[in-house]
Formats: sequence, structure tokens, C-alpha cells
Amino acid sequence: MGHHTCCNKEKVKRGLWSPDEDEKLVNYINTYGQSCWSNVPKLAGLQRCGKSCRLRWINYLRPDLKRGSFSIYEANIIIQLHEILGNKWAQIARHLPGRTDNEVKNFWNSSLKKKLLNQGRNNNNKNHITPTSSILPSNLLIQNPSNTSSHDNNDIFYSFTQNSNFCSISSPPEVTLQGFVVNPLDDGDHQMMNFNNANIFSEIPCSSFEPTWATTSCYLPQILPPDANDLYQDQEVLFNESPKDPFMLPNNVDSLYGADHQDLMTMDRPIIMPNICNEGIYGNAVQEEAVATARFSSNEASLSIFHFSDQMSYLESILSLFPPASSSSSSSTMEEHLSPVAKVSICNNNKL
DNA sequence: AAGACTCGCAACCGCATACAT
DNA sequence: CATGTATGCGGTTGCGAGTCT
Repeated sequence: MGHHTCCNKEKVKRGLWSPDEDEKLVNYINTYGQSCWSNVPKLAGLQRCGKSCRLRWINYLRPDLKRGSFSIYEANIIIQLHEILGNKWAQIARHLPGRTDNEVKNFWNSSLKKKLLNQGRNNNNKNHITPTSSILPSNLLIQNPSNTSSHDNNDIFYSFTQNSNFCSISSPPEVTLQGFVVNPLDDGDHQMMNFNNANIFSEIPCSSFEPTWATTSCYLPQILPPDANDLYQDQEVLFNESPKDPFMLPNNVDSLYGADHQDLMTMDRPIIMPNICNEGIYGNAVQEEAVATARFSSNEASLSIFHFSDQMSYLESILSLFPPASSSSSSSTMEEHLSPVAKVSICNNNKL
């Protein structure tokens, strides 16, 4: 088994790096910067191959590495991105500042994969989008304090505006929308949160109020626990503002994220949106692309939200709505093919 | 106490791609 | 265009520490 061309010419040390070697490499990089790795060992006085030096620097010695255990927020990002990208560790790591592909890969293989398997989740079926992102609002429960509400349920809770490009889960003041925040790493740890007036914006107009499944892409407000990550340490600043336009970024967003925050809108990074706020109960809303299906009828209204993050997934989700050509089945809904990440159903409940 | 086993992590290997000549 | 070299990436290995028996 031959070594890399930079390694097989002379005797090179292998195995774990000593503190002395680390110091030599750090001193060299700090003085001369990163240039041609194949020259580094010679110039830094190391008996290593350039490839080994590069790896040591990137995975261990770089000053901007975060190190330490992964946060729940980071874990969630990895889980979501792995659904989309698969084992593209370098691409996943790019979304996690201070983390390396090696670190993400090790974390996935040693921890996340097992946890997900234990939860019976299957990430291998590429024909299905299986949203395992679990710090998403799920099992939303609409609690109506009044059984004799003058409102029709459909009117109260679901405003799926015809020919408009958003639908909202709206509620009058006396109605509380609540949901669980499910943490994938802590089994059964459900944090109940309120999120009235969650708005789901679609990119294409919703077509009708007909008692049928309407499909649209949308932006799903995602709820994260307030302590999910230090990233959200400024959440109070954001959420103390009155929820207005869900897509209106708070005034101080520049100071929080820099002037390039518009790029965040595209989806690389989560955006905190002040669209979910309820009397001192703060949540973090992260803009996510998703596919929503809404179903309305005289006595029933439901909305299922399916996660997708790239065009291909979106197309697959649309295609999956159609029954297989050989199938005689007359009905095929998105729910038969996909697992909703959030499901809203009406429930009359006196308890607030 | 000691060997077997498991787990997490750092490092290596081979391949693919980018780039220079 | 062909070839050689450097770099980046993902899969895999192997070591050391901790746990189990």
C-alpha cells in the first residue's frame, strides 16, 4: 500500500502528534501562513508529510476551532443537513462555524446515527423525504377556550387566503396556539410553547378553499427552545419587538448578523424572526423552506407541513403526490409518502 | 485485578478534482 | 491536450481511555 506522493519519498513520522510538533507547526503557520503544504514539513522542521501537517492544522490546531461537545442546535443542523446532503461532511461542516468535517463525521457516526436509529428513523430511503428534524414544531394543538365559539373553526384557525401567497395559522386573542418542541437528543422532553399567529408564506399562490389537499411551498416558522444555542442570546431583543410582518427583520439585525444578513434569507443559516411572540413566552423562529398541504372541509381542517430544502427535494415531494403508474389506487396524498414535520389539527379544548 | 470489550477521536489512505506546466 | 502535483474529501483504521465481566 503506497503512501501519498508527498509522503513516500523519505521517512516520515506517523501517528499522534506531540506537543513539540504542534508548536513547530503553529509557529510556522503563524509566521508564514498557509501556503504550499508539501513544503511545510521541511520549512517547519517536521518529520511529517505535508498532508499530515495540513490535516493537523485544519482539524486540531486552527485557532478558530470551537471544540467541545456539540450543542443541540448544532446537532439539529447536522441532522437536517444530513437528510439533504447525505455524507457530505465538508458541506455540512460549512454550516457549523468552528467545526470540521472530521468532527461532524465523527459526531454523526458515534452519536447521532445511533440516536436516530434508536428512534426508529430511517434516513436511507432516498425516495422519501423523511424529515427527522425534530426541533420543529410538531403536534401543534389548538386550544379553544370556548366550545360555543361563534367562529367557525376553519375561519378561526386557518386562513388559507385564496390566490394569495401566504396562509396563516391565525387565532383570535382568546385562542391559544400551543405546540411541543421536541428535542431529538432528550427523549420525551417536550417543551410546550405558545405561538399564536404563525404565518406560513408560500412562494406560489394557494389555489382554493376546496376540501382537498392544496400543496404549496412555504416558509415554516421553526421553533427552537430558548436556550438552544448561544447564538440566540439576543433573542429577547428580537422578541420584545411586536410581531408585525413575519419577514420583517428587526431593526438591530445588522448589529447582530452584520450587514450581509440579506444572504441569510436564502437559507444557509437560520434567521430569527419576530413572528412568534406571546406575552413573554419567547421562542426562536427559524425560517425553513417546507411544503405544506392543507385540507379543509366543513368540519375538519388540517395542515401538514413537509420539510424540504432544495429544489430536488421539492420536485420529489411533488412527484410523490402522484400514484405510481401501475397502481390502481385512486388516492395518494403527500402524507402517504412523506412524514410531516408539523401537523396541525383542530381540537376543541376548554383549557387554556 | 486483569483481560475483553466498547467507544470516541485523531489520523491515515485512496480517490477525485483543481491547477500548473 | 497530456501529465504531474497539490489539495480536498469521505471512508476507514487504530489508539487510548473507560467500562464491563
